[in-house]
Amino acid sequence: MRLTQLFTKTLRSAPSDEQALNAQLLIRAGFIYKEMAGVYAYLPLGIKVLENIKRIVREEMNAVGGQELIMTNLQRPDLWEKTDRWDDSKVDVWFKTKLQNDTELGLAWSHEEPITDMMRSYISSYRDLPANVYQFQTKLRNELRAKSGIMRGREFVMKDMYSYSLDEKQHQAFYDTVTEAYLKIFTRVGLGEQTFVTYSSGGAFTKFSHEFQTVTDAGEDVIYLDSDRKLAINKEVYTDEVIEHLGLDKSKLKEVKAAEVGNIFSFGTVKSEELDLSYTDKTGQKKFVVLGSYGIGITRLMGVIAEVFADDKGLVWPEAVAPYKVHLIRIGDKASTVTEADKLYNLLTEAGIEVIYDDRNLRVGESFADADLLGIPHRVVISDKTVANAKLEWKKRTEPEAKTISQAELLKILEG
RNA sequence: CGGGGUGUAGCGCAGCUUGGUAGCGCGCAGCGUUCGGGACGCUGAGGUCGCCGGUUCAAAUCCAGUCACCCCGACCA
Repeated sequence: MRLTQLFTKTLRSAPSDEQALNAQLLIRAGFIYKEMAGVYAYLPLGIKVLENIKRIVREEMNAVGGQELIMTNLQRPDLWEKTDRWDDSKVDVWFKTKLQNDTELGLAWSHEEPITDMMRSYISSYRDLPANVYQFQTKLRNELRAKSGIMRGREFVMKDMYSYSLDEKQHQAFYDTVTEAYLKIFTRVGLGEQTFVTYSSGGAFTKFSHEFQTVTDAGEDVIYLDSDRKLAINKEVYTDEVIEHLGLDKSKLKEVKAAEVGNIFSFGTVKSEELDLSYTDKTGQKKFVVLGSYGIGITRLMGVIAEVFADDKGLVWPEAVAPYKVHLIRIGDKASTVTEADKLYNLLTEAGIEVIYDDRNLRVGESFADADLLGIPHRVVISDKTVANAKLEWKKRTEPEAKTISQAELLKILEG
């Protein structure tokens, strides 16, 4: 992508109505646009990050046997009445609307009920289990107060997976597999070092649920972390009893702020009983399906990555999620320089390397500042100088100094 | 939902106390000089001062209401 073609622009200062670092930087760099409090549009650069995150999540979900689908955002009240979650006093984040004939509808804040109800059409025998389904879906939640930029909006994208198992044993095995898959995902997006499995409240169904918490001051949660065991306890359930139950040493637990990037739940058979999702086992007996639910906030994850890695100059994307791999800057507009820069842009692009090409012919300071702000992993400069000695200049976003190297060396670095 | 704060040009802000018909920086358009870390000069375009009502000869400025936004708290199976 040539910057002369990209319709978004960078802003020198952040809009005054944003305090959250992730939103400030993402807006300044042109990744997102704020429509209203807690509601953001995702622009070309932002979509590329989201798609990269989704690709990784999708690969790992598929790897554990997840099957992708897309539910609808319009929901029937009767399903939620069955589980007593339609009433605003029970779930206070509902957006509700009506059809023209006055039929009430809910706008999806979650999909457990509809998806589980749908599965009744496909699950009737033990032969149909297990079944694990997931989607990337927009959730709408009427939060009392939106905050923290894209880390907590009223509209956000979530990957939610639901597992339907024969029994507790099959469920637990899958649950453990997903735990591992989640850790892999967070490692792949670059957050492996600061993301921890965290024991949290389990709701009405089980003693605990498991959260995946990324340590960052931008987070809204407080967790007690044992770095050696890579385990943490959410403040919600932080008691001596729980510490003992988990075999942790209270003196080694450190209180830190963290952002919840994933959450997995066991529902047992409670929900399948409420919604009547059952199957016939080998002996002809009716059994209820064992449920699990597994979420990752995709847009929140993008915000957390932005927060965790940003420096005073701007965003710093890990390579796996960066919108582009290379930020090519052309300095000077001599014909030979333009030719060389264009050639490199085409060469890299044709090699399947994603390049954003600053062909705007600005003063260097501005181009460099924008490159720092956008946070693309590799910065490459072609200038009159580099062309004269048949080299180019390469710098990683995370390193302070540029190096003069040959094109062959650059290709090796980018492909290696 | 409780508390605090803010709405003036695309963005960041001043002006408001003490009413007199809107200004600065950046950005944008044109010309020229510059050109390896956000250059400079000249010219120009751009504003329902959030909205509604009131007071007044006169309201960005005072009063009342309302909407939006931000922060803290509560909330977040």
